[in-house]
Amino acid sequence: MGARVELLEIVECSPPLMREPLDAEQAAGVARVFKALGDPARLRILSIVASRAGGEVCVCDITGAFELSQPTISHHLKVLKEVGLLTSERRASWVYYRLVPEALGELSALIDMPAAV
Amino acid sequence: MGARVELLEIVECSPPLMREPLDAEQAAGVARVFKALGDPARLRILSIVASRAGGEVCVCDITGAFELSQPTISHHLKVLKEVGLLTSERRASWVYYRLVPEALGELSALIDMPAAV
DNA sequence: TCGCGGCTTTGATGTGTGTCAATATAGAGC
DNA sequence: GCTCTATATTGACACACATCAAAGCCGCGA
Repeated sequence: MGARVELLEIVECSPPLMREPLDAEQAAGVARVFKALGDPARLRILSIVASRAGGEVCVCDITGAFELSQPTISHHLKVLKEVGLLTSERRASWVYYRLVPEALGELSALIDMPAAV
Repeated sequence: MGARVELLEIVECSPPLMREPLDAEQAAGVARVFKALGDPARLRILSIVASRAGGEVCVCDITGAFELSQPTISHHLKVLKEVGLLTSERRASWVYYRLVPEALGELSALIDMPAAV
C-alpha cells in the first residue's frame, strides 16, 4: 500500500510540465500513471467508474460492458489501483471500485497550461 | 499528416472522463496519447520542450540531457510528434521541436474534474 | 562536388504487456 | 461441511516496444 502513496506524492510534487523539466525520478513516477491510462480498456473502465453517479461500480457491472474475459478486466483494475487511480472495497460477495479524484486532479494540473501564452 | 489531425479531433470530441463513459473509438484515440506520455524519457523530453522559454528546442539540446543514444531520442520525438503533442521544423542543419499547447490542454480538460464533489 | 555534422531510418534484440484458460480464494447460504 | 457465485491469481503465449549500432539522408561550407 505504501507504494501507491509514494507514487501519488511524486505526481503531486512534480511541477507542471510547462514550468520546468522533470527530473528522472519525477518522470518515472508520473510515467507509471500515464502508462496505466495508455490502454483503451483501462481508459474505458476508468471512465465508467468516474462517470458513475454513485461513485461506485461493481466489477460485474464492468465485465458486462466489455468483450474481454473476466480475468483480463480484473488485471486492468489491478493496474489502475496500483497507480492510485482507483480504490476497491469488498462488501459481501462483491467488490466495488471507486475513483480517487485527487489522482486525476493532480495529473490534470501537471499537464495543464499556466494560461499565459 | 492527416492521422495526427484525426487523433487530436478524437481527444477534443471526447467528453470528460467524469461526464460519461468513453466509447471504444474515443478510448482508443485517447489511449494513444496517454501511451505516448507513459514513458519516462518521453515525459522528460516533453517537459524540456514545454518549459523552454522560446518554445523551441533543437534536438541536440535534448540529446545532451540524456544518456540515451541519439537514435533513441529521435524515436521518442517521433512518437510524441505522431500523437500530436509536438511539431518539428527543419532550419539549416538543425531540427527544432515545438509544443502543441492545444493537445495538452485538451488532454487536461479530458481528465479534469467538474469541480463539483 | 566532396566531405562533414545533425538528424532520421532500418534491423536486430531483449524485455514488457494484454490476453485467455485454468486454478485459487472468499463470502453467502444451505 | 458443501456448493455456488463473484473476484483474483497463475501460467503461457503472441505481440508490442525501448534500445542500440549501423546505414541513410539532408544541408552546408570548402
